[in-house]
Amino acid sequence: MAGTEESGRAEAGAARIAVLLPYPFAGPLDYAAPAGAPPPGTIVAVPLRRRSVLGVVWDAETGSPREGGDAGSLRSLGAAIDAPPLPPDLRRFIDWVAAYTLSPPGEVLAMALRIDLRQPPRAPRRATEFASPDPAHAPPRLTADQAAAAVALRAAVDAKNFSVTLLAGVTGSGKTEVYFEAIAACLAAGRQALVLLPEIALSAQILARFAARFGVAPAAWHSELGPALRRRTWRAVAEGRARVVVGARSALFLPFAELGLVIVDEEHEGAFKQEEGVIYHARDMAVVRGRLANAPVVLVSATPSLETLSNVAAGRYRRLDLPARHGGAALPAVEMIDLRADPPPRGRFLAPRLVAAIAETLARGEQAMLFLNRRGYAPLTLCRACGHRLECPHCTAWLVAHRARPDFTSPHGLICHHCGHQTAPPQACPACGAEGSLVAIGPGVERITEEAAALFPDARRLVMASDTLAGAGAAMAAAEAILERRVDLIIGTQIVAKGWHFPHLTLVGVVDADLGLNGGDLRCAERTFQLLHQVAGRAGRAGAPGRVLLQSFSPEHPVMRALRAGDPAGFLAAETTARRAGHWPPYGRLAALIVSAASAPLAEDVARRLARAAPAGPGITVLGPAPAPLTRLRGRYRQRLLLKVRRELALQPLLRAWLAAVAPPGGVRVVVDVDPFSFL
DNA sequence: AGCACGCCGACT
DNA sequence: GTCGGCGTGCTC
Repeated sequence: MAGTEESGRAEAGAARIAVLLPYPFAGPLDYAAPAGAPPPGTIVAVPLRRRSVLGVVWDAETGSPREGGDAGSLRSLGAAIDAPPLPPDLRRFIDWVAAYTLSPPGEVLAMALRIDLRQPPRAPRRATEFASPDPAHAPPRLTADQAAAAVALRAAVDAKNFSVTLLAGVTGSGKTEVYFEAIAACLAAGRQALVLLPEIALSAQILARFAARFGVAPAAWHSELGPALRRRTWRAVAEGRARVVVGARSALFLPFAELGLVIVDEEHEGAFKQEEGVIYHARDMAVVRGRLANAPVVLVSATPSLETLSNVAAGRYRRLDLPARHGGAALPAVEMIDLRADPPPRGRFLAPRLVAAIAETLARGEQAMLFLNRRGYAPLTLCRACGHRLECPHCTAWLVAHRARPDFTSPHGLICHHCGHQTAPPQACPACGAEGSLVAIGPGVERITEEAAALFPDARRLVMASDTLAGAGAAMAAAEAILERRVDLIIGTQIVAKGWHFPHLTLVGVVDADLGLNGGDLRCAERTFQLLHQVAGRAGRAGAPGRVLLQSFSPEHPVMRALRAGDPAGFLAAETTARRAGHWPPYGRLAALIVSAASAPLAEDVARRLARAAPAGPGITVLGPAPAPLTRLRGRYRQRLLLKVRRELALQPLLRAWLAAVAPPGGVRVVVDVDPFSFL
């Protein structure tokens, strides 16, 4: 009976304590604390069935008392863990994110506890670990515009209260140096700073620039950290020893002891949207984190999102502009290549004018870049005999042909970019049995590389795509090779669009500028504009003027016109008008429901039931159900509904009531995506 | 998340 | 006749 006694019921009169466990339960569980209640935030071991698990003592008001039970029927709290408690602002943030995204709070807590807390702190610590960055190490020489913006940001930091500032400025205008000054002010004030980046591939350059400015590298936080470094970093952040953290979106959930500044670099980036598990937008949540920590937030972008611009227009955010390119470099000239009038030769994808421009650039000893936002060799494999298209067996998607991927046993293969399914290319058409009839249709970066190799055999080529550059180390090595001029021609997917600094790159060719305009979703024009503007910004930085050539079948499209004219404002004004008229974000609120099931009729049935129970009223619109753009994904059939409400209405109460009214049968999942970014 | 309980196929 | 598949359900 010893076992029952150990995890046994508490004596009557013991305190009732709410403990949040890092699992997707509906809320905190209640335990009895017979020997004095540990304060909220304490990390404790608690019995759960016949296991012992770790949880966090939660604030009483958020826990719902268990029905009918008194403290005597509860199990007893275990021992507190030797770890710093979760700070109150982080606990409030976890509750806020859970309520906003309609996620179980424990699932949000799990993001804050992604370390092995049972491992005791390792002693002795290396002395150099998490050394304090020195704000006076190497102060930059700033232009007048930069200095003015830096003064404003320093003032926001020194005010020690919540504010949001948009730091806008074209590529090369020196935004990073300016927000580094905000970090310097934060360090001088004795508080911690967080810098969020959309992806880790970008962090290498920022870490190096940070080290040059502050004497030491900041702490890094991303999914590739090993368990030991992860644990040490978490503790160092909690104990205030790590003063600056540069990280991916999950760094938002670190237990900062005294957060004094949050910076979101490339705030318009879609990569800030987490699409699985707890579905949240890290830029929006960063603003909430700053508000709850009473810390200023700085959003940084050359092409700010419409959401952020509308918050500036409404007076909710302040705006700082850096108008000029640093060092006097001119913005690149953007030219269109009309593919209808000036097509590439048959079977090729680079128009003669683009080929000529590359040849001239290489002849001058400068670097050129070809941008195509599509991995692999060809997006479609087609049977010439019967027209059959090779599709993924699990998804509504074509299989993408890849060649020479290192992880293939054979050099050629077909991959589904949505579920990862791989097969060897069939010898005969699976539909009609014709031999040798399968042909690759359309280009991917690998095919462009092949074409470039034939046209410029002497040029040293580098392919930059997420599958050829695994991890931050490979991206850093690639960036170094480019900086050191060991590369002449870069061929890349959107990974090359990010904040790289390539001073010898003077020509950017966009192979298919229209790609991304046909998605049919809310943000496709905005996203295409931001992406192409960003890519164009890679050309011409230090002294040498840049040139950008966009290959397009619709050069008169507003996005192309805005890019050619260098007129973001005009494009944004038109986009804003359309969004406002339709009450689309940011002038309305959206939530998507994705119903998925193993069979199409089952998903359709639940989607129809949801439609019948849909909320109604003034300012409320429900669209759908309709098959999701990717109707079948990983073997599951998917239907979508979209709830659109006026901005002044809150989505969450409507969603909660809606979901409560429809109980999906077993095997059917209903996922809620508040503020959907992509519509797949 | 884990770890139980619960109803339908191939085995000592 | 049992061992075991992982589908649903609960954990204070």
